[in-house]
Amino acid sequence: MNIDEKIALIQEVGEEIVTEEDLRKLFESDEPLITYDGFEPSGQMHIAQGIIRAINTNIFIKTGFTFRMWVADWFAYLNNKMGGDLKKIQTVGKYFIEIWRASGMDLEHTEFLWTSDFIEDGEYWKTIMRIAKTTSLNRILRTVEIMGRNERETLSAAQIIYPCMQTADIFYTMQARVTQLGMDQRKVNMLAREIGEELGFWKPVVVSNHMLMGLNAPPKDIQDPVERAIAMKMSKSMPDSAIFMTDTTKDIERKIQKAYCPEGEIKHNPILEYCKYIIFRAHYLKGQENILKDGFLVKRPAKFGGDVSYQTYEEVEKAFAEKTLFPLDLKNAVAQYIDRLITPVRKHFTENKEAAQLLKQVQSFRITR
RNA sequence: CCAGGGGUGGCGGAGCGGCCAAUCGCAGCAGACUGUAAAUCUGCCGGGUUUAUCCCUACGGGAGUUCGAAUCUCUCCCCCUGGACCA
Repeated sequence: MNIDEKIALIQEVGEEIVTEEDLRKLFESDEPLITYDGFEPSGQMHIAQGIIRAINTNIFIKTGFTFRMWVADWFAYLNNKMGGDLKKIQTVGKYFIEIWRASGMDLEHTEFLWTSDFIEDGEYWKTIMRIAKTTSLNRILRTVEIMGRNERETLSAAQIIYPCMQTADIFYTMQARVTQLGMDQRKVNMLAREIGEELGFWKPVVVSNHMLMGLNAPPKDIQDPVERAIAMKMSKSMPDSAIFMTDTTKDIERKIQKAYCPEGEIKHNPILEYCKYIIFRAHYLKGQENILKDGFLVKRPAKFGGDVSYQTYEEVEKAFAEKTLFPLDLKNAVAQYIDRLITPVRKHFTENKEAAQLLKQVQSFRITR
């Protein structure tokens, strides 16, 4: 695979790449190809965190990267997830890893690292403090959206430490030359680009992936594009806006059935989004290589035109825009494909005893925002 | 620590001694309308039930005043704004 092909693949991951030139230089250099994503273990895992993460991870690995997954247990603690109970958070962390294991993520080239293994590392804290010293308080305050918070709500002092830690991770714990997180995390990554070299590190390439929409109707009253995307994203605090990795077939059908999906509307349409970002990229998952071997199949009653299949996402989108593909028919197909992608996960959590035990524990925890 | 302002149902936010299980908005649920959803309209929306002018639990915690308190008093806790202290 040559560099152009690698970049093309990474373009499939990144809704935004800052910058492509830097990425090319990285491929040309002998710097270690390490990228990372971090996650706060909290509550259940939805398909944006599960399937999309696995797909993007696998794509990066294809281009020669090692993917580091930062199990950010102490971050979840700072951000008061799971009631601030570190034990529970760690249980959820293990549970998350089990989900990815079952979902087709390439674990051979993925490393899971836990914040708790670094929390007593003095060098880590030195890095955090150096970052804190180089950055103004207001600059940190502007990054609070990375924690799913806004500047209006009352923050704890811990939430000042958090972004500094996250920046330190890029350079110290993860050693990441590329950061591969969601669009909602871009502000910290940009901060890292700004101060990295000044602190004697490097300027990481920021590959930000698209935030998958929730199933509900999008809000009409938010102008700012980033705020809007965050408001629209799949959210655990609204369980019916998200499909979880362990949902039953019935749950999936019900949620998709009630999802927002105006006929002919290709913008801000969650069902189409799931086609584009999940189903048409699912072949990157281990065990799902042949998912669209016969195209994307939509079954429908004869009186509505009978079964059809589409080879590319563009064909689906075009048919939908022209209203030759009706929302309900699309929904049924999407539900079926997503169910298929989740089946191995469900299976893992029923057949594997330890995994089943983890699931049971996680379900017993009360979720706090 | 001081001064002032607050803490009400999932959220926002009224009420300020009885007519308060608590106006209203959002969210949620159900139905009508659509071959999906949304929008719109209707009903429900603390819990229970024999669905009722019934019971229980509730307005940050506790104690009290009163025939009666979300509403008054005391006390404790927490939050916000400002100040004082450290300097």
